[in-house]
Amino acid sequence: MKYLNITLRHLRTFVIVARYGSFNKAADELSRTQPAITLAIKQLEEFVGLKLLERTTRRVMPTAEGENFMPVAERLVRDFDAAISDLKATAERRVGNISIAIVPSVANQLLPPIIKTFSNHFPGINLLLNDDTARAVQQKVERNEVDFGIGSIWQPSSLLKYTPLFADKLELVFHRDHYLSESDKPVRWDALHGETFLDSGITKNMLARQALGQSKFDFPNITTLLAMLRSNLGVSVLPSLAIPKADGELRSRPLEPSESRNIHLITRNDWTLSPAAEAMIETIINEIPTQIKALGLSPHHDIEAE
Amino acid sequence: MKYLNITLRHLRTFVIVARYGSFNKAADELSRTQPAITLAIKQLEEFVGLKLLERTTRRVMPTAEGENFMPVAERLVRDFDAAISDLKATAERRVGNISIAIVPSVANQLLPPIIKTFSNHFPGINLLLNDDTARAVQQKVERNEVDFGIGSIWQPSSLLKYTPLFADKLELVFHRDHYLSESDKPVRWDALHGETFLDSGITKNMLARQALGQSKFDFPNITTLLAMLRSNLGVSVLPSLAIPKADGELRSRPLEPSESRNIHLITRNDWTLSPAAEAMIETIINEIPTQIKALGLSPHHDIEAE
DNA sequence: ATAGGTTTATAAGAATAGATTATTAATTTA
DNA sequence: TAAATTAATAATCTATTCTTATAAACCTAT
Repeated sequence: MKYLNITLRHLRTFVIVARYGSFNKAADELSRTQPAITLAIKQLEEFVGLKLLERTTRRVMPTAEGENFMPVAERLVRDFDAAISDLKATAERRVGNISIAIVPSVANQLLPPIIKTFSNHFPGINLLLNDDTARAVQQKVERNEVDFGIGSIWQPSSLLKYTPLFADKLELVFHRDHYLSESDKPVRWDALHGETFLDSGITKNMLARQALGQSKFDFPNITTLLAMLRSNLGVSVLPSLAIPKADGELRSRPLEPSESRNIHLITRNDWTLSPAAEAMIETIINEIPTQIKALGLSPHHDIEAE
Repeated sequence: MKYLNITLRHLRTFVIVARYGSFNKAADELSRTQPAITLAIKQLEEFVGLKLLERTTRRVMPTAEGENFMPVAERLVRDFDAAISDLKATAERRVGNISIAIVPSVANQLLPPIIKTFSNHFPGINLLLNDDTARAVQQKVERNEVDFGIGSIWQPSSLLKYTPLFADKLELVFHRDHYLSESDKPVRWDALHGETFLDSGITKNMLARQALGQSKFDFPNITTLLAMLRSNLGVSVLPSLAIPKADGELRSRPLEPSESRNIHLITRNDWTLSPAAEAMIETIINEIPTQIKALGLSPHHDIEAE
């Protein structure tokens, strides 16, 4: 015994012995042998320089100091166990906080049923949803402001890891009174040359879009853009998820060649996700096939839009 | 690692590493080597199933869970240390309570300066003094109502341990008008046969006293007895400490053969004393020689009176 | 009183965990 | 790009903490 380190094990032993009034019973309870108990108590007593348990071969009872120390030791043991099991609860995904940055279309259309499934499964986990532009999503992940992001790739960053989730196919959107609504067949991109093109941020980086040249109108806010379309001011290209399907005034047609905005899970590649976040991601990946089927989206990632 | 036991050492290591943001600095602080720190953190993380510290070879910082756990772990470590050092403080006799049962003569004459010395030395310790008859002193020790007793031996008990402190020599006491006051030479016991003997409880068990036969007067209360003596009602035998030296009306002479009431420290032999009580006893044993010299008593234990 | 059973203490050996040294791999800084 | 710094790993050694076996103390019951 070069230098004795008193540990919680000593306190735990003391508490159990005092509680049972017996070294043997305590040994039993603690799944150790009686000499081990004797040693632990001896070490504790030697370390503090106090006799804590008065013992004959027949009876064990705390001394006055032992009596005073009992509740203290009990609390220490309890607190320690509680702290560790809290930590384990976190690890077991029973509690935690998740914050997600996500683009609005996905947040509104795809996520609600997934969140429902998730919170049924992990009722102790709190979720904070930040909906934002693809660019802001990426930045928030980079800055570690959120656990992970969901969105398209703004500017590929070596800090980030992108896991494809699904392809959000681009469609041409216009008013029902527009002449394009005469058919619902695919439209070729070059057919759009004569049209008034209402631009959204979403298609900014897309190759095919660039062929159309600079547009006169720019609507970074999708809601505004939709309002413009409802006024039949022009046509626009939007990912399927961003198009309100139940809107009686609007119509849409596929584009040719088919192009998609690919939605990714965005994480930092030098960072470990919290178990809660991992659980969320698992749920998302499991649920997505069901959801995209329900919404008529493609799980495939045909032509990459970036 | 068959079954890993998480100890406070792990938490302490975690706290220090998180605080310094470095395994090496923590190793330094904890007087261990860096691999030992690595191992401890690894064990903790494996046990709870959570990554607590995000580390590259260059930087160490807590994960979200680690961040949450920090204050918890800090408190656990702090509480543990505080509890142990409290316990040690008790052992170091800085705090505590002592109750003593003691016969009045010793309490009044001998103890006050000793208590003064003691409380200077251990200001944190509270003292409760029960003065009582020799019989009650013994009983209180037997029943564990007090930490220890000081008095003569009433009835030797195997439960108790008697440590002789000093001898309180018996003297013959009488009024200054009594004819015995003509001299101050020792008086033989058998010279008392014709005298009116006023009995106190104190001499009850003494051999020489028994030769005098039954007395007419019994005064268990010494104060009453002294009052009787002041009225010159008779003579009595009292231990030196019980005789008020400054009383102008009373005189005393030694007895022959000399006999003493031996004052003992009385403890239970199956019980460990609290450190505070031990400190008190130490002080008593150290101080008694000075005090008995000051009072002109004998440190020797000549003829035992029991 | 004494014998038997039950309890804690002690001793010696084995098993386990923990620490150290030496080295590697990764990353920042100059 | 090289040097320096840092954490991880591997191998070895040390020290602690068990267990088994035994002794000593104490109560209970015959």
